[in-house]
Amino acid sequence: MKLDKITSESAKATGRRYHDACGAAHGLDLVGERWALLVMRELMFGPRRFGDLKSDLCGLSANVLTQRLEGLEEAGIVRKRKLPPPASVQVYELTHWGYEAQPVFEVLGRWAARSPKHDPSLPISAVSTMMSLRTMFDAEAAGGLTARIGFVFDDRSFVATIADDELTSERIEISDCDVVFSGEPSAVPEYVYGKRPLADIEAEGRLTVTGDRALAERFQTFFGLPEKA
Amino acid sequence: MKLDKITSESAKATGRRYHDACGAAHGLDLVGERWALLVMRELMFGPRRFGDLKSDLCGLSANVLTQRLEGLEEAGIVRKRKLPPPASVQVYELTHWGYEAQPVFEVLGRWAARSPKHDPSLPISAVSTMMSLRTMFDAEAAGGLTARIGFVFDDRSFVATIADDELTSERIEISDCDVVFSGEPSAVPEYVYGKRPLADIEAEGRLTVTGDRALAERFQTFFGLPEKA
DNA sequence: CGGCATCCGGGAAGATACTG
DNA sequence: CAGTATCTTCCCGGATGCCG
Repeated sequence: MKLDKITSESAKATGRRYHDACGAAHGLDLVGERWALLVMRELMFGPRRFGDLKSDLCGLSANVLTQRLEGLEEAGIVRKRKLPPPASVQVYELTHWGYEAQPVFEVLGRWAARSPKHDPSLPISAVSTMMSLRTMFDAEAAGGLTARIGFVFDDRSFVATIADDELTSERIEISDCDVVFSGEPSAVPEYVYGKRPLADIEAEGRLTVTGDRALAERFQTFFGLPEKA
Repeated sequence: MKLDKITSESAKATGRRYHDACGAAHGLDLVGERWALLVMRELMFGPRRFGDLKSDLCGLSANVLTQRLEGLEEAGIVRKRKLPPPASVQVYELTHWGYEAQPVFEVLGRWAARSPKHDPSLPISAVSTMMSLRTMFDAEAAGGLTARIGFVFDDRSFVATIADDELTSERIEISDCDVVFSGEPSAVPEYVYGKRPLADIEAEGRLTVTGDRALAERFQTFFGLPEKA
C-alpha cells in the first residue's frame, strides 16, 4: 500500500534516533539497531554474500538482514557490489570507513569479556574467532616472535601473522604457514582461552594440527583472558 | 496477571540475546538495548539521581529508564546506593567495571564523529560535552602544556586537567583553575570544534570566561575534529 | 517530587512462506 | 540463492496513577 510506504519512510527519516550531538549517541543511531554491529563483524574480513551472512548469524532472519544492510548502506558503512564475471555474484562489503570500526569490536569485546555472565561455550563464528585473536593477543607473552599461522574452517581459510609485537590477520588462502589449525571455529577459543591440552581437543576430532607442533603448543600462551570483574 | 509476569520474567531470562560467544556480541547483550549506553554515559562522571538522568536524557521515559537501570544493575554495571544522611537520597552509580567501559565511548565516538550525517548542532548534555573533550584532545597540539580548566554548567561543575600530554576530567567543585568557562554545555563544542571566535559566543551570552583569557583563546586549538569519511 | 507499576498505541523484530 | 510478503510477538515511548 502506498500509504504504508509513506508512513514507514517518514518513520525511517524521523525514526527512532537519539537527538543528541554526542558522538557515541550518533554511533548508536548508525549501528545501534539489533544485529547491525554483528553484520559488520561478519564483514570485517572481507565481502560476503547475503546467504553467508544469514547462515553465520544464527537467529537473524532474512527480512531483518535486508533491513540492516539497507540501513548500513544508507549510512555509508556498507556497499553492495557485483563481483565481475564469471562469478557475477552480488556481495556486501564494508566501505573504508566501515573497516575503521574495527577498534569498536576490540574495545567492546575486551570490556565485555570481563562480564561474570560471559559464556564462552556458546557457538562462535569463524570471523569472531579470528577477531578475538586480534583482540586478545598479548605481545609480551609472544616475546618478539615472528610466525605465520593458518586456520581452515569448513570452506574458509585465514592467516594470522605475528611480527613486530603485533598480530594481524586476513581471510586468504593458506600459504607459507609455520603451522595450520583445521577444524571447527569453536575449537580454537576452547584451546587458546580454555587452556585445554591441544591433544585433548584433537582427540575429540574437532581440530587438526599440521606443521610445527611445538609452535602450536606454544600458541595458546600468547593470549591472556582478562580477569573477571 | 501472574501469567504475564512469568512470561515477561522468562522473556528477560532467555530473552532477546545473541547466543554467541563473541565478546562483542556479549557486550551487546549487556548494553545493546536502547538507551542503555547513554544511561551509562550520564553516570561516567559519578553518581546521579533518577530524575537527573531522566531530564538529561531527552526522550527517555521513566518506565524505560527503570528497566535499563534494573538491567544494568543485574549485569553488574550499575549499583543502587543510598547517600548517607542528611542527604538520604537514592542514587545510581557505575561499578568499578562499569567505569571501565570508558574506552567504548571514546572509540565509538571518535569513529561516529566521522559520519557524514553527524550533526553537531543537536542538543548536548554536560556529561557528553566533558567526555568529548577527553575523546578529542590532541596532546601534540597542546604541546606539553599544564593547566586546570573549569567548566560550570547550570548547577554542575567540572575540572579538566591537562598534564603530561593527557587530559583528565572530573565532576568536582571549581578550585585553582587557570580559567573557567561558564554557560550552557552546547557552547563549548561550538567554540572548540566549530572553531568560532570566542568573543562571538560570549556576545550571544551563552558562555562566560573568567581567568586567563589567553589560555581560553588557545584552548580551542587543543582539539581536532577528524575529517569526514 | 522520586521511584515504580500499569495500560495502550505504534512500530520493530522474529518466524514462516512465498517468488524470481 | 537472494530476497519479499505476511503475520505474530514483543519492545519502546507516552500517559496516568499509586505510594513514600
